[in-house]
Amino acid sequence: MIIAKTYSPKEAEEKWYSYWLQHNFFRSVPDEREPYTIVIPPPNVTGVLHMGHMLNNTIQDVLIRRARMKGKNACWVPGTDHASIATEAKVVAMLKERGINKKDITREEFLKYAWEWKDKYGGIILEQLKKLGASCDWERTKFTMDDDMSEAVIDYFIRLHKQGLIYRGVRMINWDPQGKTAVSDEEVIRKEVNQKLYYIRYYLAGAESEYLTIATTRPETIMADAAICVNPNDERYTQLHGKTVFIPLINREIPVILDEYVTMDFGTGCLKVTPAHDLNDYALGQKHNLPIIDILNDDGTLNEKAQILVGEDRFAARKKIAVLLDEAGALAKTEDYTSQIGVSERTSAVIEPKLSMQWFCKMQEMAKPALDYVLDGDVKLIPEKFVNTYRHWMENVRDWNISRQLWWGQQIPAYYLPNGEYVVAKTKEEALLEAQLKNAEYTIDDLRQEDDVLDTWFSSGLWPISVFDGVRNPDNAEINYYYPTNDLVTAPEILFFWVARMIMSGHELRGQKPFSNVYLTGIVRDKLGRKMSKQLGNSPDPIELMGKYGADGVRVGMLLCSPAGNDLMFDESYCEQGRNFANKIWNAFKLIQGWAVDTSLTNKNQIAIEWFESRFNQALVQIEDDFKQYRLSEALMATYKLVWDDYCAWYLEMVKPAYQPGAEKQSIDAETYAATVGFFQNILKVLHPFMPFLTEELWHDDLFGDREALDCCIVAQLPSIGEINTQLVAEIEIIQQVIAQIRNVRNAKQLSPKEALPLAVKINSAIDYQKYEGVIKHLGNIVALSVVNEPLAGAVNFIAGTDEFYVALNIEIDVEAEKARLEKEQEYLLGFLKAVNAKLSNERFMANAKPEVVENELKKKADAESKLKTVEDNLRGLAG
RNA sequence: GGGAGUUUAGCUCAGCUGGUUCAGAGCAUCUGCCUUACAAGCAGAGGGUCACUGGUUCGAACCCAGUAACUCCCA
Repeated sequence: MIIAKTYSPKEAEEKWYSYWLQHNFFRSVPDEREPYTIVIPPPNVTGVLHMGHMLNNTIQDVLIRRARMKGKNACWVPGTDHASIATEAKVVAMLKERGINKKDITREEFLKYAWEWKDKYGGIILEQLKKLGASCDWERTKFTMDDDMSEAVIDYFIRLHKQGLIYRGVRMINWDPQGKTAVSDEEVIRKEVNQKLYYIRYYLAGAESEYLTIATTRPETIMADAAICVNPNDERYTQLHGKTVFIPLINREIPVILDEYVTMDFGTGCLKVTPAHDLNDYALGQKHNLPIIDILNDDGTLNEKAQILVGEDRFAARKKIAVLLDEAGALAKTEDYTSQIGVSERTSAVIEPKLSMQWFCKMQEMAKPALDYVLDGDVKLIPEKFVNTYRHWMENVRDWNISRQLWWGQQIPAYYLPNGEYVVAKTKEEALLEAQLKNAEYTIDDLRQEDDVLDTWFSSGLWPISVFDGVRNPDNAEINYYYPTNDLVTAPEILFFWVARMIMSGHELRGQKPFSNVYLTGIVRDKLGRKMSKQLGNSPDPIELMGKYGADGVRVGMLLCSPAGNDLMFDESYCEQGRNFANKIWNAFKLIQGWAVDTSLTNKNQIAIEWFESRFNQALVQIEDDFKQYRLSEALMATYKLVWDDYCAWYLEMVKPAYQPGAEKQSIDAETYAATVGFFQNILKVLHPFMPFLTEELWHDDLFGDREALDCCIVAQLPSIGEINTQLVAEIEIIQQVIAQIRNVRNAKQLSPKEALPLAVKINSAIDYQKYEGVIKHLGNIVALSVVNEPLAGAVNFIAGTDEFYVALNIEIDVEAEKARLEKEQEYLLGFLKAVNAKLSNERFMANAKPEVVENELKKKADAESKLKTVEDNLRGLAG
């Protein structure tokens, strides 16, 4: 029994979430049913819930709940990833607070602290998801560094290595001097920044007063210069061919080399070549056999090879060297210059190109089949526009740097031998056996395992397989049942980082796609279009939001503004709308609760009941179709309108008993009552995926009788689509117009809704208005409905469909105003008819248009003529 | 520099394969209502040169070309 005037979500949310857990409704084990599987995009173990997670997980929960209610064996696997760089940074910070320096402890000690940190803070985000109502199978919760998950990663590494898909090599990589690790190309964010272009003089050897000028944004790297390069076709510099110059300040002599690579009209046309600190210069250096002089330490400070400014940070050095150059007369000028630099996604440090020995995964061979899955439509990207982006990336993919100079992660299973060679094996013991094939003398102490760990994406790339233990045990019952999974819901930003790599690993390990549909959500922005971020402070706290509007309200709010693949401009007012909707449903429920069956009454609401049933089925068709196309916000809106407009505003008003003073409950006939309660229960089912808590709460009210413990909305089966009486729906639409018009008349004439009015109709259509008399009288407060054959003079009139209606009032009609209104209507109809007739008399239209289009035009013509006649009759009536 | 996308009411968005009285929805706004479920509400109403310019077509928000603005991805 419910009495509260408004719905208060908090209590219901706690109650029903634990009830669901207690009764194992989220649990999935393989059985005879068709599986429906989603693996969660594992959030960072360091993460706390933000609006992006809210959106993403709301969508997943809607999908999984709906699948469950369609009788599928629904399995949503939750978990987190170990986020090597972010977590390691957090742990280092924690140690620092305790006065411990990472350098002073061993790898094992560090990992102990890291696990301690993970155990303490790692589960926060998953707990937060429960507040949202996420119906994950929590018994399946995985972490990418669980023992079994790590073993899968190692197995996969070994497998790829064996196939020659993983190699070790010196490459120019993206170095994060703050995280002190390499990061992949995908983890570098390009940013436009205002810099300065420094023009620096290099004096020629043997001609002390002659110099050339180069332009650079990085003067602090001149000490690493290996050459100056000019374009051989540049006539300005022919005298420099074969010469050498001195690097300013340190006076090291370097050659002038020739290469067409240099753009003659950029800067001065003289390019300083610094192979150790620039990707292009590196290539040039290789070509011209230049030495590589690396003047930077791992933390971005200058080392002794720089000779000057040793120990200074690169940016401090830049400022200082500009002064030194100026003092030495080597700085010709500086200019403002905008260019793009790369910053680390994880630490925001400016990326330093650095030559380094790293592990790489060959992408070309793996990319080809992964591209085909998408191009063939085997894996569908939603919305489709991302196929192009995906293709572009996959066709231009570069090898993936998979090693990270960190401790938190899976340590690469490569073992170095004293002679510099290495073997790859699962354990040190196995590695020794491998090593002994090369040289029988080796002992276990000769082996030294690679220090680096694998990129986190290397392990999350296995996620849909490894959560079902499909890497280690490729033929186990779980993987065979749940894989390939059905839908993946994620952000477009990680289409390559993650989605592509899952497709690659799925193909590699199982010869199968990992999922059938990838639903790509947009970025949650504030209403000014700015991305939500901690720095801006423009992101609401999801937990607070749910406290304010209820989890259901927030879920609805998120979905209302989330077209697939487009960014969404989030505003709290959407949550408010969601909360209001919840309240509306609550109150509709309260209304029905106030009714009591009186068996002596007969059912006078058959029309209303049949009509709503048809509308309900129409809505089901619509909703089903929207879901098929992953248009979740449209499906929600169709549901919203079904409930608010059709059920509450029309149906309940049609059948609602008149207030019976003194009665505790309002009497209603048994048939109407049963139908109304039945409709409500069906509505709860349709609403459940969107608003799980409210619907479960109402589901268990006595209104629906006694429920068994397992009879819950969460596992109720969605209603199947029944018959639709389209004629009835169409006719009620006219009736709704009639009622709106009557209300309009009241509004315009300032009449009270309590004053009953007489209504006359002149029927031109085939509608049997007797049938709807009850509805019209009830909703329009009409005292009598009469049928007339002639316009009723002196009455207010309107048209609904093609039929004419007259409301006789005891007040004077403003003839002039009425005349003006009718003339306007007449003018419009004449214009309309003209357009229709123009089409119909156009030979080419008649020849080319499809028959149904022509037929439609004929109907439009007939309707318009009929209306026009009515208007003209009324005009004559006014005149007479 | 290359690629993709977006532009429809004050806001957020639908509008499929060109053809209804096609210019829509929700929110917001305005007017009138504390009408025994709900003011977190009810009843009504107003609001748009479909970014711009051309073209194709009997017919264009929709197709084509160009222009502009914004967004994203890649270099």
